[in-house]
Amino acid sequence: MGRPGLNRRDVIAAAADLADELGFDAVTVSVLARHLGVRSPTLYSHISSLTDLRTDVTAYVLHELADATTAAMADRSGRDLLVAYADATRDFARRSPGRYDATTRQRVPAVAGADAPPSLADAIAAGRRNADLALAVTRSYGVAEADETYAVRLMSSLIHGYISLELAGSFAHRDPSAESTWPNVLADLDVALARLANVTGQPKT
Amino acid sequence: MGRPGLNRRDVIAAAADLADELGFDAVTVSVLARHLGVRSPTLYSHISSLTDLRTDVTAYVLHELADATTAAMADRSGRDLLVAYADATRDFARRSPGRYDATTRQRVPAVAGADAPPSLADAIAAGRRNADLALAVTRSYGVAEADETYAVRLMSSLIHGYISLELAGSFAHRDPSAESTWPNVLADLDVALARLANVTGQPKT
DNA sequence: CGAGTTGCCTACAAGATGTAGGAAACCTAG
DNA sequence: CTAGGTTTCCTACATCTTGTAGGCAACTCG
Repeated sequence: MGRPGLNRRDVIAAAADLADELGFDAVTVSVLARHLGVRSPTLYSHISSLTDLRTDVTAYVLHELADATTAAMADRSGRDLLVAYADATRDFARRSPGRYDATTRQRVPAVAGADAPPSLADAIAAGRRNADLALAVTRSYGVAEADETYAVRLMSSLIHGYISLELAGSFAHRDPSAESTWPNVLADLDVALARLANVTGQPKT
Repeated sequence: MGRPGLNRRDVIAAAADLADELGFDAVTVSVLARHLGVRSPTLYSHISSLTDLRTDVTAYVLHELADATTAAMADRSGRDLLVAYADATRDFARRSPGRYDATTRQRVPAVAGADAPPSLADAIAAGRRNADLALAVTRSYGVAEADETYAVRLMSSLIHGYISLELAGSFAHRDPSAESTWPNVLADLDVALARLANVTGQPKT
């Protein structure tokens, strides 16, 4: 069935690796082609444009993140679940900063337009997977349905904000280390979620 | 003293406006030149490179943000100070999303290397101004010196995270609106800071 | 072994950053 | 009013980028 060689998935995976190595902005057709040992036009057999490539990477990486977080969250609940979720997210970001950047730097709307490329639809689906994982954490705390959205926003904002500033280097060059204040973040988040659950809902387990 | 025309400040201010209009990534030499009605090489009399231009914009915008926040914080303390600080930051980001992006997308180390361009030194100084404003909020709460760094990180992470996700559209298409959950964020942040102040320090006012 | 499919290539158009060198406009001195 | 110096802006160019067009070569399947 034709000549073997690169396929679409190889190209996207290589692009994700390139993002970690040189930064998400460095993911360009020409740089990626050089890394793969082919000429630039070759890649256009597998992707449709640079914009599309980046959206592909975002979708691919969002799925990787959801996989990692899902694995870490297995068989946990309450505070353990929160810590597993948050640690898995932060570990992913620190191990793969370029991949993590891809999850935030690429605009992913909640709903795709009619003429949206398949890569965007996939990114949206992958984004939903991650959102559902965050929801699972707040559900485990027993946050009432009316407060769920806020609880997810609070948790996501704090975790993403901390990771984002840590990766940007904002916490370097000042004691204590970013590593050692992270447990405090989790503790405060635990308190806030528990409070939210007690205000309007009934605590679970 | 020579022919009048654009100066460095004009160019940087126009670049900041362009970032708000088209996004920080769209701030390029050629696009900026077209907007200013000159040819691309002209701009190289005022800036030294695209990278430098972007660092210039970051420094310029960080100063604008510090100015806005400082004005909003005048004659306030405690919870009022927190709300003024957080609202001013979020208002700035919503009114000028491209400018806000510039403050985060451009890597600004805490200390400049020996061969750092002047634009980077200025960005570092401007970054320090903003950090000092955050510190003023936690001081007003009476957070003990040992917990100051954590308090600033908690506050900055949550505020930046919320703004960042809101601007990315992560809070759209789901009720309640990003606008209406913001006060809850401020309330939870107030609780967390007050708790921090009571644990090891003495409350102020 | 033949045919179809597929991947990669060269060649090219359009536009980006950045450099070199020169022309035009302005301010200040005389 | 004129001459000199300064500064801005320009054209021309080298190099690299994205993206398109068309063709060649390699592999699979019948």
